Amino acid sequence: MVRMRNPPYICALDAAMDVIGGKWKPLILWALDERLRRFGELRRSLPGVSEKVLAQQLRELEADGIVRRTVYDETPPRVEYDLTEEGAALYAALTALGEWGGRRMRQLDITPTHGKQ
Amino acid sequence: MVRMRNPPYICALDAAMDVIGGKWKPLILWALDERLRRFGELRRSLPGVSEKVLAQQLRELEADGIVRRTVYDETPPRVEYDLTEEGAALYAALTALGEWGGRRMRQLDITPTHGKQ
DNA sequence: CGGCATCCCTTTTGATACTG
DNA sequence: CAGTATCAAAAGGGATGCCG
Repeated sequence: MVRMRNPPYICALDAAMDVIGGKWKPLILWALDERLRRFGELRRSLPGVSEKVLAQQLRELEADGIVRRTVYDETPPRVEYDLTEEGAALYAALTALGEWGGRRMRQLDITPTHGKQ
Repeated sequence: MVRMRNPPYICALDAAMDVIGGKWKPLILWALDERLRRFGELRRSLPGVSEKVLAQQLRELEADGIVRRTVYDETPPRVEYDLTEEGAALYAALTALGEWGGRRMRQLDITPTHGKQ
């Protein structure tokens, strides 16, 4: 869904959707809000995502100032990801939406593949 | 972005994104939250959307119980769309996200193509 | 380990023309 | 007016292989 990358936006909501509109982006925020994670750990926490797509969406989120990427010059390499202040604020703004989704799931009587919610 | 249509969902946020994850869906909600609209009026309020895509996304939102479609058997035909209770609740859950987007737009110094915000 | 590059397929979105 | 049908383009996504 990320299709325009930047303006013009019809409204403010449009601008926000542009930032979180990748298939895995909301889930990346959800995982990183819990704690800082390394690439492989993040990948394992998102069942089904491919390396390429995860790396790509992380780079876009980094470019948008949502995620911070820290590289440690070691062998084997270590790269850590966490949310910036902007990212934490964005995730907070998604809370209400998550609650709506939770109510909907209970109505439809389905359960998440991950615990926690 | 609407790619699975229903479960499995990794988390509640995932379920919500599945419902609003069409390119124009958040904007449709935004337009219908203002007031009930006819198809043509809705189309004019969403600059750039094609008839086909608008009709398609409206049908999906209707199937998901977000939008209500009312047909009047007249000539010329008249079809009106508005939000269901579920839809109104969903839009309310998007408020915080819209505010985040508004702050971001001000930081990036860009303005919406539509007034109002 | 944490990538990037390449190739390929599917889904989504779009332009246009046509209909009740 | 409010769509549907058809055709076409693009974006998103995935599999694999290579590299420091």
